[in-house]
Amino acid sequence: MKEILREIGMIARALDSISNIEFKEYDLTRGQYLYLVRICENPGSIQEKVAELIKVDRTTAARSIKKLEMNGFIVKKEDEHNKKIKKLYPTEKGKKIFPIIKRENDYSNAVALDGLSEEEIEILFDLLQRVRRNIEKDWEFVKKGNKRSY
Amino acid sequence: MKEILREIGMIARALDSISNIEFKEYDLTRGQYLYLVRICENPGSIQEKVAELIKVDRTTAARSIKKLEMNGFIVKKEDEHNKKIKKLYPTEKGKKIFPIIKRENDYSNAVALDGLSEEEIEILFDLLQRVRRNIEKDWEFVKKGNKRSY
DNA sequence: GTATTTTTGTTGCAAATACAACAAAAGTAA
DNA sequence: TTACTTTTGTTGTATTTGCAACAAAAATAC
Repeated sequence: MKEILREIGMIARALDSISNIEFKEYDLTRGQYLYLVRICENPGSIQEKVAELIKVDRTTAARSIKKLEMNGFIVKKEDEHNKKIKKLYPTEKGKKIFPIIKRENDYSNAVALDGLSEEEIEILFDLLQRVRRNIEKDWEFVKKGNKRSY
Repeated sequence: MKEILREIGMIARALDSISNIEFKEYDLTRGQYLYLVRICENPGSIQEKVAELIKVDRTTAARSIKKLEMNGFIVKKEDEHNKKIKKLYPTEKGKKIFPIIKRENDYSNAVALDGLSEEEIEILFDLLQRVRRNIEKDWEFVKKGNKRSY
């Protein structure tokens, strides 16, 4: 059994750790860059969807997003037709940080992919997307309280 | 720019979330399965090395391992020649849980790799190992307080 | 040898994380 | 319409996480 998931875990933790350290100087605390990027890329999303995009617990997302709002990186806007939801938008301050986050992420991407050919990168991306789609089904299933049988 | 790292982050969070939910019934709290697996596979390791294997902060590892010890899953043993280090070994209780963790991880692996051919799995594993080796250098660099320039 | 640096481990603290439980709006069924 | 279910959001609470700072042993430099 090839320990694919273990490699993925190591990579993800290492990267997240690096990003969190590097973004501290921009007053983004742990994890916040994840949410801010998604909100900048998908303005008008609701937090429930952002949590699904990132694969993080709803309540964790709620609190991170609340903090982003308190610190002026994003705003929550009421919806005309739906009183329940709050749409999320980056503020000017948020938009200004966005390219800094992108730059860091791009750099980490480049470091991670060092020594891989263009073709290998394509293949890796394709395979990872397929893995992600496979696993997100189970994630949603288990998160909803269902039990996997194996 | 292919968002490789984003896919990896999503997969890792989803998998970790699933595992944490599934291991609760065995009295393993969040993250503990990671440490227990490594200690079972590398008996006699010290916690500093376990942290490096997992790519997690030293102090986080210290506390998780302390808890594993308190709950009787592992023991810390003094070294003959080195008074500073404490070698880690699974107890009978720890050894008993190990195959349960492996079974879950193998199942998640299988779910994740559904639809991929044997050859694709080989390729993915190879590429991920290369990515991991690339990124762990930066992780260690940044963790030691150094600043990446980009 | 002594002095300095690195390794390994710990604890204090602040913050993030996530489960449980709740509430209210929206959607669906009857 | 009313009843039930799902969606979306919040808060209470317990736990994990990780940075800072410290201590002591070991390794290295001199």
